[in-house]
Amino acid sequence: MDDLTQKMAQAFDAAPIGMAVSHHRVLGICNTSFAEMLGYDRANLLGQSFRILYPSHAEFDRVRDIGLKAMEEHGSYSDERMMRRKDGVPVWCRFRARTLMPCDPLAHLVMSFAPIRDQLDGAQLTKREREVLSGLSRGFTSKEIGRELGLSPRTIEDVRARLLRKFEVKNTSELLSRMSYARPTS
Amino acid sequence: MDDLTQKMAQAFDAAPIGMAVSHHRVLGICNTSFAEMLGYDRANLLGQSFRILYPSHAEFDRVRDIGLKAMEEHGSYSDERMMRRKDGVPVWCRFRARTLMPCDPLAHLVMSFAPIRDQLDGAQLTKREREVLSGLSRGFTSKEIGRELGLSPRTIEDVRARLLRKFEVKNTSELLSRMSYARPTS
DNA sequence: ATCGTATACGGTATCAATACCGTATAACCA
DNA sequence: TGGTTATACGGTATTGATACCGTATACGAT
Repeated sequence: MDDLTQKMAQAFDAAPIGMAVSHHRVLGICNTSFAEMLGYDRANLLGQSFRILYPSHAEFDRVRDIGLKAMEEHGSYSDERMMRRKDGVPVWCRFRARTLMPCDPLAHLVMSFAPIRDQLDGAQLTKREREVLSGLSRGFTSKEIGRELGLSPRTIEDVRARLLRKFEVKNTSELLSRMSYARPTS
Repeated sequence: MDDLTQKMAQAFDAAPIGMAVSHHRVLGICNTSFAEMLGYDRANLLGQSFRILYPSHAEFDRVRDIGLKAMEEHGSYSDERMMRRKDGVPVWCRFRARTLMPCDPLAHLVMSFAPIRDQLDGAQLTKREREVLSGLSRGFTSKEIGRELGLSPRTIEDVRARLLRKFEVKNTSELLSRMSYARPTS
């Protein structure tokens, strides 16, 4: 047994980011982080269709196509997408994929999945918390967010304090560096 | 030769994200993405100190300590940091690490590196700006960052103000939400 | 040689953020 | 039915952030 091969396999398994290999949308192998992120035992995941890892069949169909062209051209693709944990809770992920067969990209895919929010997932944020977070990420003050939402600045400060407690961070800067949120795009 | 092991090794190598394993800050193995991201041939990278992958010796020393406590407690650590390509061009990365030896975290580290943004579009960051940004993303105040770097808090405020001007943002919150997890270029 | 920029530091003034104190309602859950 | 949480708002006190004023050195480019 090749020593280097064994080390690479160990690194794959212990990687600090979720990783998986699929063949025509069926999971071939995955690492510990991947199974943990989605709340499964790895053994129960192998050989399964990726369908169970997406919120709906429509979503499963949608994500099949969106990266195909990029992978045929560049061999790789990346986006942000919603995955579904075993308990049904959605997880917002940075998704990256590389195909080993550009002529038929889905035939052999290596993927990485990085949860965008470390401690908590999107579903556990209330509507208000998401609204306030959106304002904060656009650099608005509590006063400005209050105006935008028709609330007292004092209430915004309450929501803010709740966010800091939930994510166990010291201040808004640390909060925002820990997550990506609706950014005016481009 | 175990077939599964071979598949995992192949997945490690072909991963769409930079991955590496280090022992006491010396590169054990890495994958193709990692070498490509930093502009090296993989063969020339193996066995090298991570020193050459950071912009300066001071930076190399600095990043050694900042995740140690988290890794001793949780086994993993994540931040955003600047790496240096072979041609000297800085690369801003999402960094994640998991230690396989929590009592001596640096003894065996598995890391992933995801480039956050090209420096092509934005302004280039100076060493000081990187140091200050690192402190800000960890939620430190100007006073605390000043202590960490052995500078007056007043100087940190200067650097901070320069960052806000460079990126044309209103405040630190907006700055950090722009720096983290920017969308893939294209 | 001058211009621009980064670095580094001092002061002051103002506004924002954070952490407490308090009250109150509504929803949900065991 | 009581316990918990989210919502919403008020006050106060302290610290932090930001924006100006100023000086000074160093360095690279035109």
